[in-house]
Amino acid sequence: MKGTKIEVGRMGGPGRAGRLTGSERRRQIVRVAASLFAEKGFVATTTRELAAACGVSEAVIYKHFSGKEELFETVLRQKMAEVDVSPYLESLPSDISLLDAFRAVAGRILDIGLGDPLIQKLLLAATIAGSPEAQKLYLSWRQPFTDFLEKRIRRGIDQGEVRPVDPVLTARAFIGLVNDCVLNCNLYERFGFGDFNKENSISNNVPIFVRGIAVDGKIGS
Amino acid sequence: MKGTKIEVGRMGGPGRAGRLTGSERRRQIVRVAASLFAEKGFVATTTRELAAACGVSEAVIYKHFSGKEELFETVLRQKMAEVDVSPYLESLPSDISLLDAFRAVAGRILDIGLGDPLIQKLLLAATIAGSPEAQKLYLSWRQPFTDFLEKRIRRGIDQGEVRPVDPVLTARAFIGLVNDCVLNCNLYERFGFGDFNKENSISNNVPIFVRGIAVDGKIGS
DNA sequence: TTGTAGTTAGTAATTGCTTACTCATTCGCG
DNA sequence: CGCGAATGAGTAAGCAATTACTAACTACAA
Repeated sequence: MKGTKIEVGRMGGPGRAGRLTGSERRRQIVRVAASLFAEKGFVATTTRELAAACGVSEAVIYKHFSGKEELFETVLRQKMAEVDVSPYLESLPSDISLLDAFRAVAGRILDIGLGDPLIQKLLLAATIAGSPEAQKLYLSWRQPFTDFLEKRIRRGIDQGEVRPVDPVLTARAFIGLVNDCVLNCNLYERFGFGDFNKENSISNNVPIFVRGIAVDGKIGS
Repeated sequence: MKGTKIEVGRMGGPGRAGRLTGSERRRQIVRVAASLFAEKGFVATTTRELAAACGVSEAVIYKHFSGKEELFETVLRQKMAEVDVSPYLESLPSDISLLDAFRAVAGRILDIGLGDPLIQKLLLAATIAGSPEAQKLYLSWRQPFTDFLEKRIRRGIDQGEVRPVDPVLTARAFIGLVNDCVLNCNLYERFGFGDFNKENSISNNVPIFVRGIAVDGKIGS
């Protein structure tokens, strides 16, 4: 990989100029590793490359991690910790309208997914590499949204505002639609998705879905 | 990778038992390579592994391909040739109903995507590996469906049966929803998608979408 | 004898990882 | 206060194994 961007330590740190403290270095390594693992996958990212991108020798990686695999798992766990969508969902009003619920979910997925492309790319990398963290990352990324919408759809059916659709299939479908937008923007962006606009996408797609599940006349668009 | 499945040649072929003809061997190598590249990606798949899975030595690979990269490009091109959805779309009646159009597209994507998981996995592998074939495979996999639905939606708007939704965004959203099902079944199947049922998915999701874009009262469910 | 399909034994380069060492800073003791 | 020891962050050099790939050779059928 050419043109590796080297993140060097700050000047005036502990001792020699350019040196980082141990924990600073560890954080840097994890940050740089996340980027490279997300872009190239686990195997295609070499420890030489990781070290070079951090501006240190390979041995430094092994001062902080037992091996490449532990570094990868650490990256995945940290990314998982960053992706906690539950507080956001819990902050939504419990009597949220159907339209607002779908809009909020779509907006959040797009905000997070587009704001931090590494999430989805690391999920792919972890899944392909067969990492045990992959499933956790997958579930932490999707499950809260799916559960939230499933609940809201069930309540809508109970209250007569939603047709008897399958709540699980419907929630998954909508989450899938939004995640596909994220996937295209993050992974396939050079294949013709440079024109993606979040607001346009939400404005167009959310009403389609909400009208599609609503009992006739119950929900205005 | 343990437990590599070896495809040995047939007994009673040319000359020595177990030997294949040149073209048979080439086809076998491509088939086996498709499977391994799809599962592990380009870099993580070694030529040693490829040869072992074919039951030959590595040098045989180089009797048929100039190198690993050429083999990969060959795999991608062949898969692209296998994925030709245009004939199917062209076989659909030109006055197809909205519901039938969406249903046909969803059915086809699911049939192909689930019937041949390698398509999507190779697309991912090619994209991550930065292969020039990746964009072609991406477009050949998605563009025909997107174009077809976009056209049908435009006609629906013109004819007053579809609300003034954005045809491109809407088509992409629906294709995305279906492709996400395929992605989940193919890549994330061990994370809780073993229960996917194609007919249920279509029966639930297609009407939602069609009702969502239809002018009120124009389309029954 | 020739052609075909294959193998063996190798190459140079790369990989993940280790170890002995360096150097600057800090600390503690006399 | 000065000096030596300890510490922390890092490097250079190297390891064994693996990698993509090659060249010379083998064996058998036609």
